[in-house]
This record gives sequence, C-alpha cells and structure tokens, in this order.
Amino acid sequence: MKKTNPPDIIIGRLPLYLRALHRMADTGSLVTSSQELGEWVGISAAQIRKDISQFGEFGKQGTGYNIQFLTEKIREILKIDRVWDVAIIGMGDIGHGLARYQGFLDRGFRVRLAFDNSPEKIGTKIGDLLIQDIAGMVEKINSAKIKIAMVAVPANHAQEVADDLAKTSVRAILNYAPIRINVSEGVHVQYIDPATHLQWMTYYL
Amino acid sequence: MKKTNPPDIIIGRLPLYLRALHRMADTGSLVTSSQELGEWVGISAAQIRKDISQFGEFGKQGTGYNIQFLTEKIREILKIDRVWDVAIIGMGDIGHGLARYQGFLDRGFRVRLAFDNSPEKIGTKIGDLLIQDIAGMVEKINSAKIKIAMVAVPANHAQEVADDLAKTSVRAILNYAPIRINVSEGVHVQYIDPATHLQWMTYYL
DNA sequence: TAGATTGTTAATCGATTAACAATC
DNA sequence: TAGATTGTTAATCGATTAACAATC
Repeated sequence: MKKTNPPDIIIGRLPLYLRALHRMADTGSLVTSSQELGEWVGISAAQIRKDISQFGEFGKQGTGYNIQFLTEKIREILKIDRVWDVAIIGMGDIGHGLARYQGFLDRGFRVRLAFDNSPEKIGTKIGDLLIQDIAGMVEKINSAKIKIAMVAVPANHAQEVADDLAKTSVRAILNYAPIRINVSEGVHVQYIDPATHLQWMTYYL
Repeated sequence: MKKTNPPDIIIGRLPLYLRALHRMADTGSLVTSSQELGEWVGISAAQIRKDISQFGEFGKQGTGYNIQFLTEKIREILKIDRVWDVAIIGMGDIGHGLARYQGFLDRGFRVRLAFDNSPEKIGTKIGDLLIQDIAGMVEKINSAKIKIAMVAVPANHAQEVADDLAKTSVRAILNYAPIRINVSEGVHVQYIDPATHLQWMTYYL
C-alpha cells in the first residue's frame, strides 16, 4: 500500500538492494529473504522489510521475495527500467574514466555526449564518443533532451557549468568537483569526491 | 570539552566544512560564522555549531570562528595534518584516473604504490608511479606500512583483493567496485560507485 | 498442520532544530 | 554598553529496531 513520499534515505538504499539482487541472481538463486538480503548489504532484516514495504507488498509470508520480481519492481521504482542518456562535462582524467567505464550500460545509463573546453581535446574521440566544444553544450544537451549530467571540471569552473546546465533539460547532476554547487529547485545533485571519502576514514586510523 | 565518541555522521561532515573553509580562505576571509559556513555547505547553523562543539570550543561569542584556526583544528581531528601514503589496486580506467588525480596531495594524500595483474600494464609508469605486479602486493604494502588503499578492480575480484589487503597494514579501503566487501573488525570501507549515485537520482526525474 | 517469513505497529534510539544564557 | 554569535540544553523530529499477528 502506497504511503506518503518515501524518505530520501530509503531511496538511496534501493540501488544497494538492486546490486545485491543482481549478484544473487548470478549465483542462480530464485528467492531470497529479508534476512539474507540484509546480510548481503549490511542492513538489518527489519529495515529491509520496512523499506521494501513502502512501495508495495512484494514478498510472500513464509517464502520471502522472488529475486527477479523484486528486481523488476525496484527498477520500476527507481525508473531505471529504461536507458537514460547522460552527458559528461569535462574530459580530464575523471571524465575520461567515466567515458570508458563499462559499468553504466547494464545499470541503466548510456554516455551520449561529452564536452571539454580544451582545443586539443575537442574533436577527438573516446571509443565512439566525440568530445565536443563546451561552447555548444546548452544547445546540444537540449536537443538531445538529456536529463542527467556528470560534471568533472576543476572546482573553480563547476558553478559556471552548473549555471549553464540550468539552461538545459538536465535535472540530475553527479558532481565530481570538490565543491558544492548551487542549483535551482527541482535539480538534484550528488557528490563524489575521493579525497572527502578518504578524509572521513583517516579519523579512525 | 570532549564527550563520548562523536557519531560517524558528524565525522563525515567535517571534510565538507574543511572544503568550505579552504575556499573561504581563498577569498581572503579571516573569520566566519556558523551561519555563513552553514550556507556554504547547505547545513543549518545550529548543526554546524553542535558538530564543531563536539571537539572543543573553537569559536568566540560575538565574533565567530577564525578560519585558519578552525581549519587547523579540523585537520588535526581528521588526522590529515600529515600526508598519508595510499596504494591503488587495479589500474583500469578508474585506477588510472585516480593515479593522475591532482586533488589528493593538498588534501593529505599521496599515491605511493599501484598494482595490476595485467602483464601489459606491469612495469609501465604513470608519471613517476610504477605499476607493479599484484602478486607482490601484500609484501610491498607492508614494507611501505601503507594504511589506505583504493580498490578499483572488477567487482568479481574485489573480495579477493580485500582478503589480501587483510594481510597488510591497510586499515581503510575506498572501494570503487560496485559490490560490498567483507572486511575484519577495525578496517574501514567507503564506497564510491557512480552508477549507484545516478540510480538514486533517477527516482526524482 | 507446522515452520517460515512477511508487513506493520509500537518502542527505542539518535539526529536535528529551536531557543537562550553566556560572553566576546 | 549594545550587538553579535557561540556553546549547550531542551524539544522535536525522523529513522531504526523489536515484536508479533497474518499468512503462505
């Protein structure tokens, strides 16, 4: 039974469940339990059940969850039962790595556009992907109707890029620049910064 | 006044405060307030004050926080008032990107060792960094007494690498493989997986 | 039927926010 | 002194856990 909007923190756990379900399917399992799934992702069984029940009754008492069925449901909830086109802005080392990363396609994403401002890079290719002049970014993202961008430019250019993206169809930004960016209401931002993660762990060393 | 152990979630915010403080210092500011810092990182002023006060009385009523002093204190707390050597395991695209990433050094980290299992890569260099055979990893990490590793191998090898790292001095792992790894008590793991982050945001599209 | 496991409610725990005395 | 802002306490809010009736 659907309730009010599920909290953000639950949405954030769904991709982890999905990851575990994929691996379970790979081992040939057909069914799992909140107990088992919890062990795979390091979360209590009670929480797994509570999270999943936010979206419907996908399990069976006594039996557990059908892996394929639950996988499909979570993919629907997260809207990754389709392929999303993605643009990369900034083709330095990180951007390059993202462009070549093989892990996107089978998880719902395809890198469709890549931009940089360096004359040496513009016009070159990474696999099939052409690096284009960032000057034409707004127009090209709009005509491709792309909703997701990964920003991998230096920190001092990140806000500028974000401001340009505000003029496009982009509504989700994965920001690799180690700086917070301001975006308008309705645009979602996630941050990935290896140094920040490392600094978190040194506390415990 | 020191209290009981500060919760993990507070530790995780300290690197964000640090990032903002650095940028403030860049603009020439000498002093900030919980209000201003909060705006920079997107957190309430009350929470900023509460977080910081866990570790000492670093501010002055009526004035706020001295940026340089607070920066130093947070760096001490996080133990990044020194340089940590880091090893990269797996020199695919992600590993390459990490090895070349310029953002580590001024945030407390230096990439010291790199390993891969591919004969074509072993013996080649990235800048000054020699890619070494993963077969000798345990020994080399131990003799360099490295405490931090970044794992960028395919998902199906991540656990194996983690098991090998368990035989070394490594106590903190930043895992880029899209899979949860089991480690023994006292080893900390953080996960970075772009696809997981993207999947989180598609829910809101 | 007996055993297992869900979905859900109530209890607990922890984190965030609001408010304000202390004080620079 | 008056104004500003901290550090801290109390109140609120939200998330996690425990427990169990429902049911496959």
